[in-house]
Amino acid sequence: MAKEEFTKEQEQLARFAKALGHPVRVAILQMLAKQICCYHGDMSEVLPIAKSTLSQHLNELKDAGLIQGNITLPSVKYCINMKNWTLARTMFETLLTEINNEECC
Amino acid sequence: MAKEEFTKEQEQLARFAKALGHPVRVAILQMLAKQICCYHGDMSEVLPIAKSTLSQHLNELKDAGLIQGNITLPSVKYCINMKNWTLARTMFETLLTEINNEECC
DNA sequence: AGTATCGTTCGTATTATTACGAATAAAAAT
DNA sequence: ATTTTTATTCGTAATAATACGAACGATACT
Repeated sequence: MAKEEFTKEQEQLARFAKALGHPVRVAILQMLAKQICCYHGDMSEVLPIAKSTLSQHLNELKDAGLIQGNITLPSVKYCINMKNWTLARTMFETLLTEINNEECC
Repeated sequence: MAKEEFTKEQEQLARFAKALGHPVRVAILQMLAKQICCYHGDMSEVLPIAKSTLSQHLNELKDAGLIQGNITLPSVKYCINMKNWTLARTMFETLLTEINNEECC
């Protein structure tokens, strides 16, 4: 059996995808992308989870590089990280459009 | 605190994303999309995981609707599920392009 | 100083994911 | 009929993800 490791691109795409892999995080990103709101408190009022759980999800999105946060007292403001958002768009598009249309199965 | 549940679209997108959320599954989908190979055995020779683990990952992709499999003895042949693949492309594109470009944070 | 507000971190419980090898199943080849 | 090939399922272990409330820290308000 062979065993080549994964490419950086595969790892990066999987990382982005994993961050998108929960409904609450999809909802957060939709809100931020549409800029309906940016504040933790506002999101907390809309989403069906505890504040502490929201913090966790926001952290995962931040760790994946998809969002960034700033303290704007008395609240905390989040927004999309444009650079990585664009990168993610490109990478998903690349995977999902590079498809051979011939029937196989 | 409010508590609306998630939409079907958010659930569906998260499900697709979760399926893409592991490097080995990204690698599998790339192979299938490019049709470099479709057979379990061939993938097994390239990927750095045990055959049983590969089966698990293939099952997750199948459950998420992104691939389909057929027995073509003596092997098993997998390929992209075009309908859902296209749906996934549309959904990711929708999320990732519906973005307000104004600076926020 | 004391109190309220806002988020994060901590501690913890539950469930899900990932991985492997052994055992199994199903058909083909000998 | 036995063996080989191919892939899945089973059993199991280790780790990660998800969720909550309590405790904490930082700032603003009284």
